[in-house]
Formats: sequence, structure tokens, C-alpha cells
Amino acid sequence: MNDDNTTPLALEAFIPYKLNRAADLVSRGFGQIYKDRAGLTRPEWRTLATLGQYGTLTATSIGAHSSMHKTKVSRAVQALQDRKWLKRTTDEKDRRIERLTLTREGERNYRSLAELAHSFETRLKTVLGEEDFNALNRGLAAIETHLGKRIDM
Amino acid sequence: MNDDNTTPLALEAFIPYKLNRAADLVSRGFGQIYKDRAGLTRPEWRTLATLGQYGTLTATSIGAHSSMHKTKVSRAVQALQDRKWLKRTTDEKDRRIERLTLTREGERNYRSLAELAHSFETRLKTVLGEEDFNALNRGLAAIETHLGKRIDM
DNA sequence: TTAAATTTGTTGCATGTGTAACAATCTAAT
DNA sequence: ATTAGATTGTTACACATGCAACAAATTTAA
Repeated sequence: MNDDNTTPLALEAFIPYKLNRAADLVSRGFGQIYKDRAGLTRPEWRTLATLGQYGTLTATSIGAHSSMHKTKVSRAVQALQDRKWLKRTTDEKDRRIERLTLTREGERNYRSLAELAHSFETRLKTVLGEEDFNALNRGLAAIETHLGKRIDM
Repeated sequence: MNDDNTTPLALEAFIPYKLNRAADLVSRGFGQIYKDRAGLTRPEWRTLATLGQYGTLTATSIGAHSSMHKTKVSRAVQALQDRKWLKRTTDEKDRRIERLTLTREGERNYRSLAELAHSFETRLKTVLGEEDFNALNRGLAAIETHLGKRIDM
């Protein structure tokens, strides 16, 4: 069905549109949380989350893990450093590299936001219902599997 | 499972992140098409698509149908007008309003892109497989149903 | 009728973003 | 050892974006 090329496109049924719309709706929800509670931007939140999850990383690997362009990472790292939520340590073996690690305060804030993230997801699961939630996860996993070859952004 | 609040958050499994990542992956695919073929930005493509679908609309209703902030619509309409892909007609009953309609050239380009959009979606369905594709649609529909109360952006 | 409130659409401003260029450093090839 | 190339991270630039303020027009209330 819907192979009729005389039918104009229904934007509200078009997958790229629906995906962006859904991402905006959900991100607005969680985005309000890290913005209101911690004054973070999305790149800053992702950087914090990645460092909290993996411990010490370089800027490049933060980008690889969180799908962020290196300029976004660079600016987010700078912002988090200004708040003293992370510290940089130049690697002695390879002096191009900086090891990035959360400070105690960074970790504290990370744990607090990670808990809110878990709550948010639980709430989302409840609101959508378990079956639709699982369907969503399945669909998103398929996209990642088939289109996610590019790791960087 | 995963209710353990001592477990750090796994960003790559977090729904808001996965949704944004999937939206980026898919949008990069179709975005290349309307950018390369027609030199359009996303707001311009959405405006074209909405007018192609509904015929004559006001800027406000374009925003409502395509989830775009009125400033995005305003700028996209301006750009499409500069290309002579649409024309404005001030409503005589209410002179705040402008009726926007695609020109012949705008329609021609719309039909061409709408066809590419249908092909893109068909290809995506093939790549993901019908079951995963249906799961994705089901999940996205659930988000729209439960979080999509806000029509405007 | 007149004044206040609302609606429609545009624009100034500050901020966010990707591209390209770059400096510094390291690696590989000869 | 030298030189070309690659990698890491930052910055200048241009462009996109949302917010707030705005003008113009209409509607509502008094």
C-alpha cells in the first residue's frame, strides 16, 4: 500500500519526520530536566554521561561514544571544566591527548542526573505501555544495526 | 531489570539518546537527497511538503502541520518565495494573513521530491525488514499519542 | 466608540553548530 | 634521521535557531 506515486506525501506519516518529531518530544522532556536542574546543554549532558559511564576518556572517544562532533565535545569539555566538573590531564606518552575525568563534584552531579534519567525512562515506559515501549526499542535497534556504521559525527 | 540505581546510566541504551541518534541517522539519509537535488534546508523541505500536501495554507498552519516554530516557517517561506516556488496572497478578509500556494515550478519540484521520499521510505522498509519497520512505526505512534499534545513548536 | 487583548508574521539578538583551517604532536616510510 | 602523513584538539567563520520584542491587523470588552 501507498506505492501510488500520484498520492502526495503525507508528511505526518513520513518516517524521517516522525522520528525527528518523536526525538524532539522526548528530548524536550528530559532536556528540561538537565537544563533546569543543572543548567547543562545537550552536549554537556552527553559528555558528563559518557565520562560518568566510562571513567577516564579522551575527547575523541567521548565523541565516538556519544555521537558528537569533535567541536561539540571540545566546547562541552571546556564548559564542564569551567564548572570544575572535570579535570584534564595531558598524557605523558602522547602529548596530543588529554585524559578527561570527572571531579568529585562532577561525579556527584552525574549520579544525580543518571538517577533522574532512569526515572525518566521508567516513566516513559509506563506512559507508553510496555508493548509499545518494546516496539520502539526494537525499531530503534534496527536502525542502529542497519544505518549506524558511521560512529563519529 | 535495570532498576539498580548504583548502575551508571548506559547512554547508548537510553531512549532519548537512541531516538536522537536514530533520527540523525535517518535524516542524514533523506536530508542529503533534498539538499543535493534541490538545495533545500530541512525547514524549506517541510514547508514545501506541507504546501504540496494541503494546497493553500497560512504560515501559522504550516507550522502546526510540520511542527515548526513560526520563525523557521517565516524564513523558509521567504527562501521559497525568493526561488519562486511559492506565492503569497494577502487575505482580503483578514489582512494579517497571507495565503501561501506553490507555483507551478514549486509543485513540480514538490512532486519530484515526494516521489524520492516515497522511494526512500520503501528502501528503509526493505533495509530494516517489515517487522522491525512496523515495530518502529508502532513505537513512534505511541510517542505521538502520549506526548504529542503540543502541536506548535 | 474606545481601549485592551489577541493574532499573525517579521526581525534583532544571543547562542549553538558544522566546515575548514590550523598548531602541536606522533607515526610511518624511506 | 628526515620527511611526509596522520591524529588530536582548538578556533575563526558563516549560518541556523529560539526567544523576545515588535508592527500591523483584528477581536473582545467596556
